[in-house]
Amino acid sequence: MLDAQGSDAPLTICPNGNPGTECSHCKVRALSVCSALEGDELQALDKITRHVSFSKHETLFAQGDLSDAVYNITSGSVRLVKLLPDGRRQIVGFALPGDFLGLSMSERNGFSAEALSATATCMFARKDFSALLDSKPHLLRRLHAMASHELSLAQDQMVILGRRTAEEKVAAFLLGLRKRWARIDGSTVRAPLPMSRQDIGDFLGLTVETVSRMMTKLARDKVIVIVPDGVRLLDPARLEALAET
Amino acid sequence: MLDAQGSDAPLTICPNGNPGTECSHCKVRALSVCSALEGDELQALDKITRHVSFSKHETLFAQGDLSDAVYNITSGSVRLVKLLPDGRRQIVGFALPGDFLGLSMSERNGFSAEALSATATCMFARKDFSALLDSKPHLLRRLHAMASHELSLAQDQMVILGRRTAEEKVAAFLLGLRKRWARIDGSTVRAPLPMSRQDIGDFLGLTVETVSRMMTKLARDKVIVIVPDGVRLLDPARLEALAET
DNA sequence: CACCCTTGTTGATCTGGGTGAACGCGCGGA
DNA sequence: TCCGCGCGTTCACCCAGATCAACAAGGGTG
Repeated sequence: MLDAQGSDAPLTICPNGNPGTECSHCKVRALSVCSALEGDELQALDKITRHVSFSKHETLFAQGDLSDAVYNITSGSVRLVKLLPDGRRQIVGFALPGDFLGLSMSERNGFSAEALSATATCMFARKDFSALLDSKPHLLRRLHAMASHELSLAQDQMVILGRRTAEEKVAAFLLGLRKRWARIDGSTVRAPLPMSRQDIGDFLGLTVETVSRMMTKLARDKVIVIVPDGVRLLDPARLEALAET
Repeated sequence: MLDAQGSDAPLTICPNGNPGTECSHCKVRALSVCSALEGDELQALDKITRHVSFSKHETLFAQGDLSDAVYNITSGSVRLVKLLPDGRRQIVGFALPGDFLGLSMSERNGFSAEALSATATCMFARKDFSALLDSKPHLLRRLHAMASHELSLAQDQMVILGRRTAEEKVAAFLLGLRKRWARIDGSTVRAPLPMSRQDIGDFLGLTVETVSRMMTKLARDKVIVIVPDGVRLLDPARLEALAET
């Protein structure tokens, strides 16, 4: 079996959409902000939670809009898109299960968030969440830790965008994504790719064609195998060498 | 007078190096984390502060080292450098007075911090600062707000690195820097450049030669004037058009 | 089932910015 | 004072990756 996790068959980690569901059963809790809470506190969180699902290509929120909610992704995947006036696109990140959207705490959204596949979220009104932060300092610390981590990933991405070749970019991308999936589903060689080649290009500062060519090259060199909806890493060590980590 | 702020004559906003100095007199307080504190709290901060100065090209801390201190820049400027194994360099940011280094809260430094000019800092042992954060939730909120802002700047930088032309990069860089100086010294057309062309190139994902070419082009087009240690913006509106903001 | 429309791949060609080299200026140290 | 060296600038040339173009493989729809 070479197939990777399909984009239309998202991980159904959490039984979202069920209003009665409690955070205490949530499988991504350990990965997300919520890990800072337990017992009563978790109940307080549950109380302000709305379980909201989005279908493929649906927009969670749009660049420039007032940011009145924050989200915890429980299953599926989301692309974070910045659009230039002339249509050029830069993707500043992909959100996977356990990721939190709305760290920024700014008045307006700096980017749009668009579901890549069917995606389930825990949604919080910003004012409710902010009030909870005021009463739970360790939740704030956890949030700050996540923001710090995010910042550090963004700085790594700057190196990739500014100083790496096309091949290095694609290799680093695949390794980074595999690592993130590993935290979620424990798989060590599969890297599901719910996003299109165009999305990967807009994330890495490349064109679709170049992404395609580099993927083909890596496959020809037996470093990866391209499978439906993703890749399989045949030789992670060589991939790491290519990424010049 | 066309001269900009020289890199060897840093803003002497805060009388650092004087052990007796109190935060309450610090001119960058409003810009920095410290604005979250007042009265007794400020005294508590003062108590754990060490005033440390660095001369030009001195290293505040190095990539990969254990991160045991955090810094508040009170005067001067600092470059934040990520180095690849093969010597390629990416600068992930420049710290100016009021900026805070050590948001990341991670075990080891993701980058080196090197003084671009004589630089004065308030330095805190990480454990002291962390303890203060535990007792002052609003300081933590302020820190988180700064980290969020930093993250948002990093995402803007991703767009610049991934999707902009050389000319747009340089234009956006000058505008961004001018805006940051404006918060510090209120100047609206001067943009001191304490960093070298090489540093600018490593920040924008360009070579020195290209930076130089673009600066010359902007000067020839009467959009900027190049002066000792910086530039003066002649036509900020046109610069903004060039940056495709 | 036939159609079309989106997505991925591959090939040929072009170009923005990188590469390598030379040169001038200003500054610091002998 | 003079020399050496780092830094910025300019020029000629080149190449990695963009652009333009064609085509194949689904897969959703009437």
